[in-house]
Amino acid sequence: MTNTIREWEYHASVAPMTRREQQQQALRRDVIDAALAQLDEGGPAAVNWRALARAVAVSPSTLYTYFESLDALHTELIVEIYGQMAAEVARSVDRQAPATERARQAMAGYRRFATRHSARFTLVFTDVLPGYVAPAGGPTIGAQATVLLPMAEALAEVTGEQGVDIEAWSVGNRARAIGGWSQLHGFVCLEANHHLDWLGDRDAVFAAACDRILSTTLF
Amino acid sequence: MTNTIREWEYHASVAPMTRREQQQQALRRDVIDAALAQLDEGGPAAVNWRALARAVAVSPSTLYTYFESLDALHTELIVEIYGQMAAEVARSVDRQAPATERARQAMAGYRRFATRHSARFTLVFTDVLPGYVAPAGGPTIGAQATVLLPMAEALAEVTGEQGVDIEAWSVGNRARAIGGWSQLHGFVCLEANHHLDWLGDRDAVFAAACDRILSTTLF
DNA sequence: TTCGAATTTCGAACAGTGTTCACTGTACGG
DNA sequence: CCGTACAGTGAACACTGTTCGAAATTCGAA
Repeated sequence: MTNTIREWEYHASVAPMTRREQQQQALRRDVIDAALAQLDEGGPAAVNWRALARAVAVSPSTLYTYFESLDALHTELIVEIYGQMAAEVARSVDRQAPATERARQAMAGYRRFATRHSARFTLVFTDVLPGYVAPAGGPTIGAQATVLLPMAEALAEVTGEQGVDIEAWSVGNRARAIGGWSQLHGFVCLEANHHLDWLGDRDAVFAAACDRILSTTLF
Repeated sequence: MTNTIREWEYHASVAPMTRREQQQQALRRDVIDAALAQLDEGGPAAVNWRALARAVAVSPSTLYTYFESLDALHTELIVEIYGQMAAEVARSVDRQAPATERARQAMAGYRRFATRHSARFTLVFTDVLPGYVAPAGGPTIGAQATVLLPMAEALAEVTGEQGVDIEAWSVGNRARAIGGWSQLHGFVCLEANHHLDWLGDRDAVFAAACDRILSTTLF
């Protein structure tokens, strides 16, 4: 860890990186990608230190140069996944559409991500790691808020609340927000964990649930 | 494994067990209790074969006489926990009360179990074990239905559906049932996984959610 | 370019895991 | 009472996360 300020850092504002740092960052990405692959394949408990080392062709002990521990890697994974999910949700909404329609699109995106990447969804939303607690004030909290942002915006537009920070809303509107989110989350959880496999017309039931959510929390 | 039919089995219908079988069953219970303790302490991934063996003062290999594998034990755990949860829900409802009140009590029981035993709740409702899938037609399916029984009864009473098998209901009533369940489940999931810790008035928000559930699915 | 220091990498080791297997000792049934 | 069936065992195997000392490599300054 060097504290010397390299001269070109004053001019190049975008990429203050030596060759080594670039390679390091590339390897970090490779590790995270491999971890996502392990996650998709075998579930949260299958994310495996030694297998990750093999995947990036490096000794297990070397990996400790890049990540402090398996738990630290888990935290980074959670942030990464929240980002992916937020992107999926944001990509699903048409910013030109009216609030109701945007909310519906956002919910569809939420569901799509959960069903397509159920292991990732499970990792970020349920406590599966023994003794793991999200670091208070850590990065995972804000990352989660990003997922809900489009829905919060739609709701704020309808209710007239200023800003998008739910905690700052009125008690009634906050309860409405939580209510809508938990309705959506409940269906999606059950579906992602295969508790609704026996349902033939899941799409129709989800659409009905969305209608109910919209009519009970947006109006 | 002996196939000979013991004579007294014809007469004693309740306890066809030798001393040995009794001891075996007792040890099985001890193991399951120890597993529940491990689960409560360290989450689903912490249920540990060798520690279980230590807890019941037996060699790890001996445990294989009683359970086929760790996965088999997991399955038994899931059934056991569904039973506990169903008992908690059933115990919460006053059979004399009207349907609406019974539904409210059942939902409170559902929530109470989830918050008081979040690790058990997580184990049964989310896929945390790599590659584990509930054996189709296995015991876990029916066990889950038992948890929902009081709510299904209340809903059946209101809608006039015959019987309690949701799959046999009309499309509309089935969608209502799923909708109500997922609303309840969503709030409870978020709460059990500490995503609502920032909410000061969780009880009030839950009560409001219950009101909404009752008004949108029971009437 | 060369030298010294810092840092990255590695292999070996430790304690732990689930599971298998050949081997006991014991308790039961005929 | 004896033979057998079976519960119980410890050692072993292939894993896991993590630590540590030594070797190798890279980097910055002279």
